[in-house]
Amino acid sequence: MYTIRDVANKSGVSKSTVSRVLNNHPYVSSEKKKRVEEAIKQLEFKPNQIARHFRTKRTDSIGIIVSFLAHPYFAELAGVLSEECRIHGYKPVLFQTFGDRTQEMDVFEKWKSKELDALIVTSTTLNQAELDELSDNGVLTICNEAYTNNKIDIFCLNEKQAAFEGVKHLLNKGRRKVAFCSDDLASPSQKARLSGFKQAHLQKGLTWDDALILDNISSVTDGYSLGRYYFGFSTSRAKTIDAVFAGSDFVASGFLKAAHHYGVKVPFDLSIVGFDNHPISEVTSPPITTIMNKTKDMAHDVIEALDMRLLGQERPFMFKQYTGILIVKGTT
Amino acid sequence: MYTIRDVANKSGVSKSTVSRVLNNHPYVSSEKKKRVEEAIKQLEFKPNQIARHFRTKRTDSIGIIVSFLAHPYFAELAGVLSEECRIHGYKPVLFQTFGDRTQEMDVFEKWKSKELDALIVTSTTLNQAELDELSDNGVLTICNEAYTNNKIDIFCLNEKQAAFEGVKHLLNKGRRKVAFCSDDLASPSQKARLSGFKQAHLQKGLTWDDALILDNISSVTDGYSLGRYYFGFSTSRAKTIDAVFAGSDFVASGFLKAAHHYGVKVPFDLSIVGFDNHPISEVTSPPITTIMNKTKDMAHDVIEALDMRLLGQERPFMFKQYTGILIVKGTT
DNA sequence: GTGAAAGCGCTAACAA
DNA sequence: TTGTTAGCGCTTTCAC
Repeated sequence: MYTIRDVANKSGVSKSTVSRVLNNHPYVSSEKKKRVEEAIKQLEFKPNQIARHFRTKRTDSIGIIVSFLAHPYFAELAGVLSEECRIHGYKPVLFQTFGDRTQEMDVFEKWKSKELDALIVTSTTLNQAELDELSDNGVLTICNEAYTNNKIDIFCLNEKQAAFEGVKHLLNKGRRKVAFCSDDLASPSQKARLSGFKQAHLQKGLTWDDALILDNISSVTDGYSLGRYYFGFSTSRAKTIDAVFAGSDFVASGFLKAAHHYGVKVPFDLSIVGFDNHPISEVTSPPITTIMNKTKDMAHDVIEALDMRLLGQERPFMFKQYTGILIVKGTT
Repeated sequence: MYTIRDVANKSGVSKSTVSRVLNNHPYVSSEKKKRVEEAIKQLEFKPNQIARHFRTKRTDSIGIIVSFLAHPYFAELAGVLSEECRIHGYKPVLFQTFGDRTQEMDVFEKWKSKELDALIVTSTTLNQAELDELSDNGVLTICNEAYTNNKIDIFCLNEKQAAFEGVKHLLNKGRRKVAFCSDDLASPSQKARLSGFKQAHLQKGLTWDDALILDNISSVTDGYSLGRYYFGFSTSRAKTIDAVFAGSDFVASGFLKAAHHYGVKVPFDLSIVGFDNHPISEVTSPPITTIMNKTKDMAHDVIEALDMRLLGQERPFMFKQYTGILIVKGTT
């Protein structure tokens, strides 16, 4: 491995000049520049990135916190974020926290100690105040959670509007007993969805049943169990719901399977709205009505904002929401 | 941010001693050790990792190359690998190549220049000889591709055996016109599957139709299009197949949907075997017979092997295969 | 426009 | 068992 010293020797200039060439500084005579570039090519010199990182106190690494990569929505999100990182020359470092606070804190430590230039949080166990406090430690972005902080850039789906559209659609179909599934009602995004759910009812002058607001439902299996709870054991219980706002296409498909299994006709006796427009929503029978999000746009904006901040640009903190789109298929 | 110098001053010892304490070196008197630890705690000193990386020429980062994170199998694999990285104290840096050679080469450059301590390749556009050549540049592991290199650690599913089991199962059900779907027949793993497909036929004294060996089929949509090709336009064409070995549960579910759509009864007129045991295979009707892989075991072994190599242990290169398990469900 | 020199924070010979 | 010293490879003043 050669160093700039070798390049300097070979081209008969000083290390400083080599460094200047490497960094496209102005004020290098085109003649020396040529000589240096020639030497670089001949030696196949590659600057030592770690030394650069050490010197410049940057690592070109961006941490991405997700709860579960096995969750298809987060896989997709991690995918588009990592791609945007690459485009901007950052290395995406992926951390799964599994919803565990200790693991999340470990990542924040790495970020605080500047092992990571910036951190993208797509899912967190921290509350607003805790994030507020952290925001002084460096460049931090929330992507996907509907916090309303004014010290952090935040990008997220307009969850409230999305849920509102989905539930309104169900109510328009004449449904009056809509179950609302959440994976974690403590999170701002799920709270926002719930508020959209309520608003859809209010707007129609309807009420909802708090007993149908369900928490900790996130997988195919959860959806199936829930369906079995309603349909599997008691005919009277089955009558307590006529629609489900499922929170994810996976939950929706689990629920749908249970409906099939216990002879509940979809969309005649029961309507289902999923979330995410995952391919799974295409291959069930019937296909699942769902809500499409805007991960690509979001990822693009997230990395651009980070990049600006890392480049030292002063700019007001952003709060940008994206509009989900209801895609009506066979379950409604 | 404090440095070891501050800690040294505060505790009245030299930087070296602080460094020794930090690195758990022997030969530090317990008295000084105590003083140093006290100072560290009081100052809330955190060693500068970048400086450490610079000095030790390690970054504690491991690159993971996947083709598409949106592909659920790779999402799962990336997930288990990243978790194992965390357990061993490495930062998992995720690179999606989208099957693009240039992008892949960029990652290899980062690895060669030691920005990444090690590299895990789960999907590659390189051939055996090219990987051979690269292997001298540092710690490299193939995870998921059935190369048979003796200069690289390789961990992969026994694809041949897995396909053999799946196809044998179809043949045992009396199927004689089995279509074989591959996403990329040029890859060693898909070649191995094909060879399992053939072996299953040979063992039963049967032949196969080369026209039913299909390439570039990887998504739900691909599976659906394929199904439409067979069932949608011509009744004679529909008779050319009676089973599909789909290569993934997503392809299988797309195919299944097409079968539904065109009135082909599964599993009566057509049998389907998927791959990966993804949750999607549970929620179709009928659920898809599939093959379960062993990503967790594999990821565990991969990182352990990397860790050993990075710790400088000399050991022969490994070639470890994992046995897939056929899970019979409703499509066969 | 260019070079000399300092130094980022840490580890590891080496000497004591 | 400890401290002194050198130096990893680079960027960035500063003086010319």
